[in-house]
Amino acid sequence: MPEKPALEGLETKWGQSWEEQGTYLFDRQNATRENIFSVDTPPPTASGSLHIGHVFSYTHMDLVTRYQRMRGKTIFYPMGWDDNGLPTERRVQNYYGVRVDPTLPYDPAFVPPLEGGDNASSKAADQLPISRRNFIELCERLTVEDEKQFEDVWRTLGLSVDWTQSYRTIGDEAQTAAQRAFLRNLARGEAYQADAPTLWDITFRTAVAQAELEDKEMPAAYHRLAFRTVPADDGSSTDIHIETTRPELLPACVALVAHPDDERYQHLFGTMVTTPLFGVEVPVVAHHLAQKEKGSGIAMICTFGDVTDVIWWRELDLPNRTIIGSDGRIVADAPDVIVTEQATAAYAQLAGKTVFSAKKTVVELLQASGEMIGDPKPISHSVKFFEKGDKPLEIISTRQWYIRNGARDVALREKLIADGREINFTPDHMRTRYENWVGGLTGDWLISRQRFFGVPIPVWYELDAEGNKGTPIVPSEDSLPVDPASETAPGYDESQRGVPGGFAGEVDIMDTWATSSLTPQIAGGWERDPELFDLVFPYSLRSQGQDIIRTWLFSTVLRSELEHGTVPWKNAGISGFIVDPDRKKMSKSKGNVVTPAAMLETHGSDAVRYWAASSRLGTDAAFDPQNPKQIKIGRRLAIKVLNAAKFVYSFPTAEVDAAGRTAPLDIDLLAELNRVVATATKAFDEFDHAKALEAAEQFFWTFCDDYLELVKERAYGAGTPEGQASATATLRHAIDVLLRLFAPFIPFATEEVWSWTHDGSIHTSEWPVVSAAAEPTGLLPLVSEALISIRRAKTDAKASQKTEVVSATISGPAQLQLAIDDLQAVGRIATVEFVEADAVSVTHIVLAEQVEVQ
RNA sequence: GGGCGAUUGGCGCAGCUGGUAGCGCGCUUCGUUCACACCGAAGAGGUCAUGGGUUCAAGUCCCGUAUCGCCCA
Repeated sequence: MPEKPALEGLETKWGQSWEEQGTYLFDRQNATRENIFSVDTPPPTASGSLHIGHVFSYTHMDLVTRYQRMRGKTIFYPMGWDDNGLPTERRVQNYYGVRVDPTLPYDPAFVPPLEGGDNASSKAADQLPISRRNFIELCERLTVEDEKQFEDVWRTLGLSVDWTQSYRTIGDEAQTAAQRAFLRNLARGEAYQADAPTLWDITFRTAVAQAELEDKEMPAAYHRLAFRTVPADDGSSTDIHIETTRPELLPACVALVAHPDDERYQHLFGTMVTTPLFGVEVPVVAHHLAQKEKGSGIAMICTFGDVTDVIWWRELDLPNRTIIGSDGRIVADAPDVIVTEQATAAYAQLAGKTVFSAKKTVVELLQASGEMIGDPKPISHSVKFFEKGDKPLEIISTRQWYIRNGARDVALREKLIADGREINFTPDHMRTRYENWVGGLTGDWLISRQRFFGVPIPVWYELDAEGNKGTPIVPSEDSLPVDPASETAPGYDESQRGVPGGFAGEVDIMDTWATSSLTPQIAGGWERDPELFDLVFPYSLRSQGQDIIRTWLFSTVLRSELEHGTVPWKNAGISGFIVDPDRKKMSKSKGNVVTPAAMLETHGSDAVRYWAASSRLGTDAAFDPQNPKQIKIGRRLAIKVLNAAKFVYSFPTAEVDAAGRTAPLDIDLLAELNRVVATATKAFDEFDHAKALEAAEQFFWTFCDDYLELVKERAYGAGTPEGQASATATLRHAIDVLLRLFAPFIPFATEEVWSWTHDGSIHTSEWPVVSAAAEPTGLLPLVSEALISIRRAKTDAKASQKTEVVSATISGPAQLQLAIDDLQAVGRIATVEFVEADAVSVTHIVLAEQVEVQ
């Protein structure tokens, strides 16, 4: 036992010990379906940086896991890294100063131009074009390094993860699982390929899914354009004015639309009008989504200006005249309806231009032709962005892969809702977010991405005599993982690649979520280790932040439903997020982010864990880096635990069983503690770690401030040997219980203290059990009340608490007499007179200095 | 515009199935080194956002309003 115990260095000391002892290893030999507690952990984005919100949420899942371990459960607690996907590509581009050019050949001797660059604004022009394979190798190299750093932070934080169970979403096993699941989706008709209007990020040149959208308020302007009705028999025609924020899409106009009830346009429905500038005849149609009060109440439908255009196009069966290419520029070939000399000339001026400059040109042309009325009218409206992009999304027509998600399938949607109700959400209202998301889906899940670092979509295509792609060719499951871009399609020769009559490999990869939606399968050895999978799946717990309910939680439920027809987990614990002192979400751009590593270093892991633990699931936590109050309180608690335990363990004690604990106060203390154990146990069973902590903590301070002081003298041997034995045995029993109640929260301090008097780790010791017999008698609170009176008298007299008291009268219920000796000892009262009364009071206190206080 | 959540002493939070408010920090005063100065003791401080309703009784249940936050349009 150290002379002066301290928190410093405990993380390293015990981190090493746990690693050497294998304290947190999955004990497969003894695992059964009944005694297992399996945790599905979110793989953090390896290329990102860990922030305080991660610490918060990962601590939450560790708390309940540690509790379950002590309850005797066999713990399956793996950790993964999400390293595939766009964030990694971006980081690699900046770090090494490179970018992919898929046409370049692989260079085995390649050395990147930069190492450790962090130039966030690095332009494509400054980046060295390299082959896809070289790029992927750099991705691999950097993520491995990043993951090492992440693991260090998690180990320091004290996550009780079995590090032999870790996985990477770009790893072979993850790729195999993702491709296998995809192939099965394909075989069952749940995955399909379709030509469709697709949300497209022009910066990254990739399709984007609904779950990755973000609305942003952007300035725009209404441009009032004049369409002209097709001349009647008498040659008369009138102008129809529409307002649009996207005049550059005029060549892609396919119709005008107004609300069916709008009297102003009734007479026009079914007639034709001609577009300004391009002279294309388009119909006037009616649809309920047209807003009467917006602009002039009649709008132009283009392919495609926004998602409403897509709906109109689909529901009204309109032609497709897409003019924006995958690079965000106006395509060279005009839609075939643009035929007049004037029209083709106008279009020629737009071709190749960005949306921004095309808009400018169209406006100039319209102003010149007199078909634009007045000046543009500035407005602000919300525009869809890719969450990681900084240019508005365009909608272009492309061929993409989708997985059915219930958006167009009522039966599946209802099944997914039912799955959500089968999962026990904590807090319960987080289920609503899931249901809202499922109910609000507008299309199937787009999973193909036109990127490089990810799991390849495992198909090839037959090429017909003209070289057009035909039926997909799929690999057998035992050949996975495959890369169709470099491996030959089964049944073909590599020389047939790209040749008419031969085959073509799919070059698209899957969205990251298409892999991470399978974390239960990846970590659990699905189809790789069926015995293991059968043990761990469905998992006991999914723990995650509320921000990824629509992505990770939803997609995991979906994949599990499609593949296994069951929910992936029994419980879902959802953590809130971190807000700064002004109640604003913490974010990098605000510069109010503190790195977890620095925080752990400064305050100690137990202190930081305490902070996270004191917030319930689902509740946002305030955090002020300048004044981290909760962390300081946690640190204080951990230090107090060290000291209190040291004190208690310093008393020699023979092994005294319950029979030796004879003093009524001691028995009552343990009865009160018994109740605390019951509270904490129930709270943990309900995933309410904050309540468990509060119960233990509250009792612990009473234990230290009152009970410990009351029995100190007796423990030193001031009374009878029986009294002493009872006190020391009770102290030791109580601290043993308290330490275990605290173990999930402050694993380092409790392990340190435990090691002084116990063999084995506290974290694999048994969670305290509630004994049925003990019921508190109320003695302890009575004694505490009397103690406060005595202390108050001394405080009021400005005297030390150690001041001797010549005499005092203690009044109270008869029961109080049972502990009168302890009271007398702690108060240092020479002579006590006891008077039976309803209420507790201490009177006629005569202090040794002859100061009398009422 | 729709949904969800929050609103309790200066600050951060508890208050379960309704019975006249608790904790921690901070603050004030005092004490102290034989477990702990990253200490101890005592104390001050709240008409529980607001307007109605149910009830013998409402932070606690119901309806409305306001403010804040998040999600989705």
